[in-house]
Amino acid sequence: MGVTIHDVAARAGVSVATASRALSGQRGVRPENRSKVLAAADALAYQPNAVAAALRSRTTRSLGVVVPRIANPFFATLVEEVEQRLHAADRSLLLANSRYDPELERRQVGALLDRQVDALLMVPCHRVRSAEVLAEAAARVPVVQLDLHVDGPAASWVGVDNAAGISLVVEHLAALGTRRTAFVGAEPTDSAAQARLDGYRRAAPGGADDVLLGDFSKEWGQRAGTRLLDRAELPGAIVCGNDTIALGVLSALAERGVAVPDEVRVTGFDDIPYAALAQPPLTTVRQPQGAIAAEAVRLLTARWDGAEPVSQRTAIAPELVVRASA
Amino acid sequence: MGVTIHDVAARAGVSVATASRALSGQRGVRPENRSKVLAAADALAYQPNAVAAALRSRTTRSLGVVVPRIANPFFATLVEEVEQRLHAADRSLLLANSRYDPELERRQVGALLDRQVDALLMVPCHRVRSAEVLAEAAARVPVVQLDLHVDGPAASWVGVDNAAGISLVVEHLAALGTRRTAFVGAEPTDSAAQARLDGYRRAAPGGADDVLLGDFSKEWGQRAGTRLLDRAELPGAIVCGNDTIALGVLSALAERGVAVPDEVRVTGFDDIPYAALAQPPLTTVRQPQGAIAAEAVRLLTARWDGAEPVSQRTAIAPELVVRASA
DNA sequence: TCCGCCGTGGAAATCGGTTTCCACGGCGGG
DNA sequence: CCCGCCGTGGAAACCGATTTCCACGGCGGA
Repeated sequence: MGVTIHDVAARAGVSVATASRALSGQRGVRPENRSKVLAAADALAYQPNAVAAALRSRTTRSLGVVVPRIANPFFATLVEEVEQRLHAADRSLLLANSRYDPELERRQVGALLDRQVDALLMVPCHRVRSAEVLAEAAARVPVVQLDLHVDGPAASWVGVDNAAGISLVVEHLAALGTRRTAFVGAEPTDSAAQARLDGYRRAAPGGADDVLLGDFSKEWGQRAGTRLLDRAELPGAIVCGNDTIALGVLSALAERGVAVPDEVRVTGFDDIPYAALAQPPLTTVRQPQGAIAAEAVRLLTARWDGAEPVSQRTAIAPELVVRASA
Repeated sequence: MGVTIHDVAARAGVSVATASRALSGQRGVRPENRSKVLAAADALAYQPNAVAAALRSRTTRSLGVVVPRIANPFFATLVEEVEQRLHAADRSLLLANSRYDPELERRQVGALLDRQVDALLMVPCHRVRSAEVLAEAAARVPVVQLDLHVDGPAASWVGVDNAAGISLVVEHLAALGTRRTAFVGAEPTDSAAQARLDGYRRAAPGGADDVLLGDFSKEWGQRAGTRLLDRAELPGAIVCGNDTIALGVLSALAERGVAVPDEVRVTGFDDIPYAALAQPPLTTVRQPQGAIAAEAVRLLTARWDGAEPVSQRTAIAPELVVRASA
């Protein structure tokens, strides 16, 4: 609480400059003095004040992460993977939630920048309306977009190839002999919704007419599922924009006693932990969150180590996970 | 980037002291000067450096949160609720993950304290082994335990009355005419596992013999479910230690074609979002995460506002959510 | 032998705010 | 009329590190 580097230096019989150099492992300190400083720090139970270090060195060794919704297991897993790698690099993580509100997102980013984060990892919640704040932030610190990205080349991005993922699903369904498919997705206000919709329209065999758009929630999945059941003819498969929608669709189908996959096949996207527990277990597309987090952290680390700020987009190939639902 | 409070003061024609007072809304500044300062700050797009403010005022306006597993939707929701309330109070959240490892937890707490967090919100991952680091932290900053707590009165705690929750379940099952019940829980290394087990043993009508203990994972739920199926006689109901276990049990039952709730009833605990989507929808005990987060933040806010550090335990009453599985 | 370089370490400036301390002027009360 | 208090605002100390700048001594080369 009260023990500063001055106390350590005094006890070791050296100047604060030498103590600082010894504690931060810099060269230019005789081994004898170095060990005296370390011994003194140990004896006094010295705990460095990271705030003071941050002020002078203009580096907080902390990083801001902004996600639309922490409680979404997909983002939570992503945050966990990022946190693990940051902790290993002795950096801290400031977490903020945008609740899919660009205005709140702007305030959150502002608060993080005031706190002098060394970099920003951001899942921009809106394809268009997040662009401005993202560009402002990128002018001040390194920024990497995760999972979603804004239109235009504002900052680097690391995510999954959404269109390719949907293609995997559509091809798998075709190989099973599925005739007509429907797509239940989200309005393309974010880039993933857009890419998955585009991917479906390109890959589906002329079936681009049977498309229902809402949001990425289980409630929407339930409503959309009910709506499809009320039609004259059930499609052979329902391709969902993510797992949460798919779980909603499944629960609507179960309520009406429709057998999956016998009467209709259902697929998801993301492979959240609960996809495997659904009845029947959900066929879906796995997003390699570990790889995404690793690449994002790698990009930032490179920037800190002096690499020039190139803006690049890295799309990681997703993987089809075949389970009982299709 | 480069504009400091000195620039603002110079442009407004006042001293930095006056500028500081005006910007932080203190009294003792003539309205005329106050508006001159605010205008200057606006014109220069002044962005205060929170690190500098933190150093002098010995207050970072940030708070550390340590949870065992961010990706667990229960903790993720808790973190989200806390974050929302902190953001409203213009405070930031430093997030750390202990991965149920007391040693990692210790390092995480140390890193947060070095960063001078104003308080710590912690879900101690071990009933016994988390006690020491918790006490050390509590000696430096206000600490509130969330959801779980260590043995002994190290720090305040806010959570749910686990034993009462299990009682609700057992009574509900009894009212349905369930004869024999089994309990699938977790080894009591954390306080919730302990309290739920104790609660079950007290509430169950002599059926304390049919108890299987593992961990709070879906894999354990699946294994335990299979094990129960291999017995001579199926119990009338399976009371699970949390929803994740219950979902695992449900998937094991579904695989063997056992009808829920007709052949066996199943209950969970927590009411995670996926409990309602299970087939059949899961009867469970809802933990009011919003209320827990609100109370924890309220406790800390009171401490910051000068209340004396009383150590108290607040158990919030949980609510039974009856769905189709029981 | 003398000069310059290098390794080491100390004094002090610095980061950018907040807070303390004090001076000044106006006003009310004795 | 004089004294003291209060509201206001400036100068400077301060928070606790890092980093710059410089001094000193030893050593190798000319």
